[in-house]
Amino acid sequence: MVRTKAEKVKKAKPVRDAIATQAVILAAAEEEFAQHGLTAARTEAIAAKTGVAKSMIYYYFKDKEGLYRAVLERSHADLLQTVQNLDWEHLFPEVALEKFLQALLDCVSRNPKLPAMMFHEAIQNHGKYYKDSSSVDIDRISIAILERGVAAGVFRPLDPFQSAINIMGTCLFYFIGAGNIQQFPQGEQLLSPAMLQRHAEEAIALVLAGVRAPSKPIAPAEHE
Amino acid sequence: MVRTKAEKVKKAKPVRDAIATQAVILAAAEEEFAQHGLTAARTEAIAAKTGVAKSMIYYYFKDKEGLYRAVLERSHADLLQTVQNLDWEHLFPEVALEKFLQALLDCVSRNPKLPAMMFHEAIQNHGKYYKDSSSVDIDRISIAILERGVAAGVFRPLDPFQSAINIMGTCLFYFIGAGNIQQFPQGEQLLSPAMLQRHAEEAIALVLAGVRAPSKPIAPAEHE
DNA sequence: GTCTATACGAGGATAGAC
DNA sequence: GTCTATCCTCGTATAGAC
Repeated sequence: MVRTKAEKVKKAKPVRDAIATQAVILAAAEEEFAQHGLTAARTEAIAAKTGVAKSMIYYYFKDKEGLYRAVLERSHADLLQTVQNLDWEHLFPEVALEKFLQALLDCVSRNPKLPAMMFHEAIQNHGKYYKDSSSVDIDRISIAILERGVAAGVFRPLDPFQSAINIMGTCLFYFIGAGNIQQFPQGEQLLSPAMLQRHAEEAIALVLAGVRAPSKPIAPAEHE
Repeated sequence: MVRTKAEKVKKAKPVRDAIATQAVILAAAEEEFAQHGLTAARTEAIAAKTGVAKSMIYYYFKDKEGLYRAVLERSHADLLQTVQNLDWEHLFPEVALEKFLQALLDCVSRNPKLPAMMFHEAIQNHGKYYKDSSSVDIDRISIAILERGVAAGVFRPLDPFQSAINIMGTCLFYFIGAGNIQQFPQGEQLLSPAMLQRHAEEAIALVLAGVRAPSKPIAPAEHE
């Protein structure tokens, strides 16, 4: 029994074509890099998780650094796009901030490895690769929202730059610290949907309360 | 010209005795581990910073892991002691929280590498070594303060566990993210005394405002 | 206690068959 | 495109002189 190429059109077992292979590598790499960072990540470990040969990494991504860049870019893409779709400029500062935080926390809950990766990048490489990833925009947006709110008097007179950083911390630290925190009796399921939901609520509440201007005594007109 | 041992009592050039050597190694190791974490840290790099031979590390600390344990313990000691000296139990929750945050931020400003090390530990090793370092107490204290404040009604009804984590994030993320943030034009001197001072103020203000119960309408007695 | 020299294993990267 | 086998650098750890 003979089969020509024409008969089957495609070969019988390309369960993994080019793009599929790249995808599994990227996924596994994301995990490895998030946990260990560029330097400590092991290409062997990545290959082991995927099931494909180690050499595929070099075939598709040139070397470990190339793979790292690819992972970094892909991870930030979702976050970046989500945040950019906010059109925060047309919202009241309070609403803008809340929507921003919600978007941020949604993204990160969807990909809890992201903060850890950013963290490794920051500390190990001093943001050498991060810079390219244009995720800098995210920080700029949060600063801008805060500036507006302060100018409008709905936020208390805070330092927007400092506060933007601290707010990020309020939201993201949870994901970074999860490893440590899980040593606690309570912290078993820190990344379960329920806990993630709860964390989002708590973080948003803390931040909104933290930036809001104290109920203004000189307010000319008050509603509610 | 001959000199006996007795004449000089001690040898002429023991610029580095045992303890001094250990100290410089520990200092250099702290830096290296903070930046790279256990796995990615290079014993060679540590030795290079100290000026002593690489083999001294193994002489005094058995191996890289031994050195890591020693560094971790030493780094946490200051923080742990400072926080334990708070006797927060005799303070009003608001005051206790403020003092706690001030102590935390003082410690960390004194040793900005600490947060990075904690987080490498959290992510790379899932808190395997962190557990021993009894720094867990710190988290417990912050939770306890929050619980009291909520019970007393001076804090809004927040989740103490979640909030404790998020508050830590508010304070510590700054140090972790410094590497990334320094890519910014503004963020040149993020760890200068002035900026550290500013960060402490901003973080404390954000947290205190974030947890405080909204001005109670049913307050029986109001002063100020 | 401190150094230099070196053994040895781990891991990044490549060659070449299929 | 994918695999196996291999090279070779780098880094941990030790041996042994001083």
